[in-house]
Amino acid sequence: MQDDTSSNLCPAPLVFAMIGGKWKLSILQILIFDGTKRFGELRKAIPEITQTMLTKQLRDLECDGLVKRVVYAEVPPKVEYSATEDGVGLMPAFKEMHSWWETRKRSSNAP
Amino acid sequence: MQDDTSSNLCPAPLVFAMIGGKWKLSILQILIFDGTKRFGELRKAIPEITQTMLTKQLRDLECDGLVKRVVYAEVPPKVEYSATEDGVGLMPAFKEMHSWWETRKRSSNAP
DNA sequence: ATACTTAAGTATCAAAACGATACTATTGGA
DNA sequence: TCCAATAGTATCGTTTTGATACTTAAGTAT
Repeated sequence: MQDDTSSNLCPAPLVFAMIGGKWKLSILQILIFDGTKRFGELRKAIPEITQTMLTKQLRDLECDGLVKRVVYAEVPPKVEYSATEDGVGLMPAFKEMHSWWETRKRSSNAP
Repeated sequence: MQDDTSSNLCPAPLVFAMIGGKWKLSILQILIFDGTKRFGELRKAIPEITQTMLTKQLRDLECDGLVKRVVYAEVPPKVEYSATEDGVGLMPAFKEMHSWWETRKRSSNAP
């Protein structure tokens, strides 16, 4: 009984729409493993992303329920982002990706 | 000893450049779980992708060593694509994503 | 009072990625 | 001679993303 066909894992397009794209995985990784971050901290953590894009990607992730946004009524502004419970659920997937990378490195060049 | 920080999993940008983008995960999923496919079969399996994009994404994946391309000297042309050993190594990550999706579904609406 | 500072944005325009459509190459068969 | 089939490439328009500058509001220094 061979159950490993892509049609059985099917939600690919839906999942990949949520976490695909150029920046979402990076943002999620930080929020999942490092916890709550302010907007400016995320910006420093992902220096290549522009402010405009970071804002947009965070809004998308918020819409999909993977990230939570908390605004403090202060001046200058303070906004904190964190992974929701749902978002944190992706941690094992990230760990698999990481170990894949490690294995890959090990077999190509001798470290 | 808390080892779960994003800086420890760090290769994020590298990994995400390889598998990020709009189509790569979908293509990989099919080749990893369903095995070898001809160009036209992939096209049918991902109806929303254009021929141009499919060609481009396959070339990118080939460059990164995740996909293997075999051309047969026939007319009409026959080209087969499959996941390399490296590519197949991503299978556990895909399985984690799938089970994340299932859990998520289960907790939101009662099936 | 006036001007300056800070953090988290928004506005605007240029560049890159992506999509739609049409075209090419090859050769065995009608 | 012309057509069918498959895997592309070429061209052009649209959508996403990137670079840069501007905005907002309250405290602080002048």
